[in-house]
Amino acid sequence: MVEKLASIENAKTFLNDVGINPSYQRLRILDYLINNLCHPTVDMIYSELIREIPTLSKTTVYNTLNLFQKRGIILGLTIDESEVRYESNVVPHAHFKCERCGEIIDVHVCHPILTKGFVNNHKIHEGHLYLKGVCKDCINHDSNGGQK
Amino acid sequence: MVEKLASIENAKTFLNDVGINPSYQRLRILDYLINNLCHPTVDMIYSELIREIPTLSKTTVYNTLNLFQKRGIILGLTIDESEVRYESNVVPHAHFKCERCGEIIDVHVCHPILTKGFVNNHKIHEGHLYLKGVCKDCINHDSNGGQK
DNA sequence: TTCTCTGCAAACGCTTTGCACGGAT
DNA sequence: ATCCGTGCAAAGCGTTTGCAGAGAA
Repeated sequence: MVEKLASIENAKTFLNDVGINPSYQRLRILDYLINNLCHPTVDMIYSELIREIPTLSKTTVYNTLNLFQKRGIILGLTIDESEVRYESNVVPHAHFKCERCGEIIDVHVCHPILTKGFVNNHKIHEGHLYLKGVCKDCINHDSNGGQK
Repeated sequence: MVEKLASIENAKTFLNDVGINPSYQRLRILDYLINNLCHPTVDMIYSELIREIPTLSKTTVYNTLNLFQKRGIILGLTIDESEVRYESNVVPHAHFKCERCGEIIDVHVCHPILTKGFVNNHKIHEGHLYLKGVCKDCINHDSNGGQK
């Protein structure tokens, strides 16, 4: 409980710093993103928060995520064309999606191209490295004959 | 004209090789992709081809692109969440999208991570490196005060 | 009061699905 | 006759828009 309140306070400071009015819904959505690094979809965020905020509208989730993204405090990932996923970690890193279990995992690769600079005289503002394959857990399950 | 026929023949051989029945529509769509390396959207392909194939349906374009993609002879790019772009060049390379003019440009970066292998014990099947920024042409226009 | 945020309902646009027709074997 | 591809129309679905009410300053 104490941790939760502290977490919300943390989100509040965060929003104040970037000049976004820290409404209750915005705070809760940002807080959710900070504490759930699983790269949730709009639907995941909405489904979780509606349990504690019964009046929450999906429109608000959309509006809020778009606002956060525009201000650069969260990132939208399109590693899969059928869904956008969000994360509050804006430090450049790569993403891996397991084709078996669907999980998206952060991968820290050091490559200068992911940061700002020039490539072939084009100015780079942002870079996304998306990897797809089979995660180590799914590989292990396979080698155990599908056992846990 | 001679070149065009040769190009279609080329596409035909291509489809036969991967075991796809080379119908007229499929041939024309593949041929379009091979000869237009601008990473077109579904709509671009449809709008261009409808001029020469008046009965063409957008459903057929969707079906065909999905079929090609499933068979691995084309790639779908989601560098921009609002549209899928297609290309027939399946050799691993990066993509740069200019936020100013919208153009998508191939970038050849040599990085082992873009090819198959292992990262943090996760098996990689495919990788996409998407870069966004301002292309060199748009930078030049800027420094000319917007002149051509 | 004034301004902003929220949330419902409707609109929107892209993509897929269902199905019947037609051409090829 | 059978199979497969095409294309129309409709459905589906995620997202955005319009707008009125609520809440904060």
